[in-house]
Amino acid sequence: MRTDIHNSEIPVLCLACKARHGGICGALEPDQLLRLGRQTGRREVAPGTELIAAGVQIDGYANILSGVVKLTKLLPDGRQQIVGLQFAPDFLGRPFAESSDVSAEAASTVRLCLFPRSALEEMVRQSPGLEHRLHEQALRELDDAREWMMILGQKTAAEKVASFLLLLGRHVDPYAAGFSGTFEIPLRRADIADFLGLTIETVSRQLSHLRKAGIIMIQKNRSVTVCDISALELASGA
Amino acid sequence: MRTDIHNSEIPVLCLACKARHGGICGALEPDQLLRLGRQTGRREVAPGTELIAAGVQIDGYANILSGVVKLTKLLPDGRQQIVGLQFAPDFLGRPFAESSDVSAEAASTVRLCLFPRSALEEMVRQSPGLEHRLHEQALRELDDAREWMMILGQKTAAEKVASFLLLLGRHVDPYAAGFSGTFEIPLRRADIADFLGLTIETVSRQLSHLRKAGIIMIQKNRSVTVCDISALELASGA
DNA sequence: CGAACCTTTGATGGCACTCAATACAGGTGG
DNA sequence: CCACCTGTATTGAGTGCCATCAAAGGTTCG
Repeated sequence: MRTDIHNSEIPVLCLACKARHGGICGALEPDQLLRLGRQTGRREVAPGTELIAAGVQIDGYANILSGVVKLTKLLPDGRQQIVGLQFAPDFLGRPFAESSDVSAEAASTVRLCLFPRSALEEMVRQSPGLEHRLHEQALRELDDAREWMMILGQKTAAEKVASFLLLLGRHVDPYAAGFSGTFEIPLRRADIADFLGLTIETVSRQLSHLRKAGIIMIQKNRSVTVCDISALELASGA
Repeated sequence: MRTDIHNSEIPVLCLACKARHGGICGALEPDQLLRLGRQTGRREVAPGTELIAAGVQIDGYANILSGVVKLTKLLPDGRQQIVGLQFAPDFLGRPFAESSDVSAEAASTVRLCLFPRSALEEMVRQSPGLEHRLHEQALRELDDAREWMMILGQKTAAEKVASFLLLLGRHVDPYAAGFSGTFEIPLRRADIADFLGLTIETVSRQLSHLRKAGIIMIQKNRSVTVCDISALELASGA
């Protein structure tokens, strides 16, 4: 448990930051945080804003303070696949490469803490703990990506949609007590379709099936309540 | 470029090791390598040997010296997805976790350099360069996994098989001059199917299509020659 | 209230899966 | 060396799931 006795040395903006403890900044000492703080900038962007373009020179990174970011890959003919979702306090960007091969786009309103590439590289050189945090996140993302490969490659449309809801539900409130079972889906149907390798019509149909079966309730297209979580798990095929 | 003046201090087995420079051991100083060398053991395993079991306590890691390892995930009803392929000199194992959520199996005859979990953890604490190498590999695997998510989610059977051949061809001889275009597929049809989210029949049909179109030639089921690489790229959809 | 966007629902068709049979390769023992 | 056998791959016929095409219903803005 950090005591933060020297709070006066920590940038004001960092004091209440979600990335401050859960994110990568938790690996930094107060004086490093202070120096990094001088180079950071906060920004709030609207849904749909492109945050990282695939194949373009990387000049900076960011921490996600709130909102949801989708990582996408695009085929020449326009087909799209969502290959990752990131939430606060995740680190956003591809370290140690000239460019990313995925694009990043704000799925909801997103607040970011931006910092230049050189700042990250300097911090990594000075603080092995920082690279360890980045490494841990990369390994978590790798675990997630492989879980999704299983879903994409083997599961039926019904199982995919059920798995997606479970995935989201878990992320919203990971094993917390008093979980109401209600949460907002931070994606449109088109995004869910791109995420699961389905069409929007199929996604809609499967959600309707789950609703008619009494397993979930849907309010205003975005808000979902899971009524029967064990039935949902059964439907997810895992 | 390493000069290796003090070769006498380096374990004999490491001198000609593929993982020695390309793999993680390249980040170690001679004295660290010497200490690690005392705790390592070499092993050669037959195709089909399980190297890592999902959900089981991790007690050691390994470097792949030769051969191909497939990483798999299994659904309760038996459906299987291959979520990664690893080649020499890759590091094998999931650092910083109690257990892996993927299984690893030798796809071909595989030679390994094994070392206990404690040895890796000690080395990581002592040598930040080692964690950096592990981090780089994790990021590469993440890039690969996301590329496969695109293939699994969006591509047709024909595109999947063409993409798979390109992937293998690139890995066998990455942009080397004098690439003959012939290589061995280190997987059975069943593995290719599990990798691409198809059935063995569909894989076989698509390979036959490519063969009849004059784009590839197949010898003895395992050896493939790419006759028209641009046609193959076209067929891969990317 | 109206317009743009998003979502749902229905009808139809195609791609890949399933089931089934045949062909082939590698290894073993007669 | 050949017969046999097991595991593996190919090819064919039929079915089903999901994509496509089309239209109507909701939601969220200005």
